[in-house]
Amino acid sequence: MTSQPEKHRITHIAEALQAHGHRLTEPRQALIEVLVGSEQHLDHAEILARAQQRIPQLGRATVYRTLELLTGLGLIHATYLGDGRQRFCVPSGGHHHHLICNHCGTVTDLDHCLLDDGLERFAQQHDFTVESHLVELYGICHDCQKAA
Amino acid sequence: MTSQPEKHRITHIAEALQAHGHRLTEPRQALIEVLVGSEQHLDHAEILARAQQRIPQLGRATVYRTLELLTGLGLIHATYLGDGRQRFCVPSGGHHHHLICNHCGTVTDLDHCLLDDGLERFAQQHDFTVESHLVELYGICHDCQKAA
DNA sequence: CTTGCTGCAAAATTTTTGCACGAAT
DNA sequence: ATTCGTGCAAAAATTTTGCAGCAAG
Repeated sequence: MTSQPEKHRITHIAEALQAHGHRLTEPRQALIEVLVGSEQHLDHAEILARAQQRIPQLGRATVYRTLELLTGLGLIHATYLGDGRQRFCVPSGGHHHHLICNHCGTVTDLDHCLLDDGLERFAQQHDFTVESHLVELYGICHDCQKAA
Repeated sequence: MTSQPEKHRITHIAEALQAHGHRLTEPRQALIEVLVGSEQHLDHAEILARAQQRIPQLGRATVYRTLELLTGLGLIHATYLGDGRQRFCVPSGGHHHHLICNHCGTVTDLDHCLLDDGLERFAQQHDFTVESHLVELYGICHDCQKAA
């Protein structure tokens, strides 16, 4: 029941936005807050709905435009959790890795990165600078294995 | 100038389809052939267009339905190459890993899996059976680094 | 002030659905 | 024979666009 740590990250993303020459507006603030404040991975519609709780007249188009902007700057990441729907999250802590159950659809977040070590070495071999990465593991979760 | 190896894989996917109790129809055959026969990662529209070269009257809906079916069975995989568009590929050889340049958009396929070793061990710790996985590395490619 | 950003509403695009016919098993 | 799968066309849902007014820097 606090918004202390969120405030901090809001500032972080917001500042990065401005650092790139973009304006920090009310709608953008709201959208960033929604993203930071959620433990879930939200899609366009969910993000819009939540942001409209603060700014009722906020338009769909703004959500699309802002999400594209933030994604392009690498300030947020898109993820794909098996339902073909694009979702977004703040890459805070660096864990945008998921275990996705093909059976029940449950998504478990991983706080440990499976690649970290091999990544840099690998990228250098390929002369490729990795700015971000996406790892999704699809399979059968603990509970569904028992159930079957 | 050969279709020998492709024929083999077509059979593989087709058989798996039937093994799951689904019918092997003309449209499905065509779609599988398109997927297997392409080195690219195609989206719905591209797959439709190519399949229609063989079956002109093939409908959009069938493409959506078949792609969903094959994906659900794990016979093909969805990938996300940075443009927010869902694409599909046959997981033959097991390399559905990509280097995606954030600057020019070029996609480079990796034939070596970055996870392989750690994967099984890791999954066991989490009591999760990995059926497939997706790894995408976003960054700046060789050429764009020079250009910049 | 000057631009960039926004909301609105329309347009374009994409995806889903219902249904009668045809085909695979 | 029986279902399952298909094409068609309409409907629904999603995403994009144009533009006048507002606001951030």
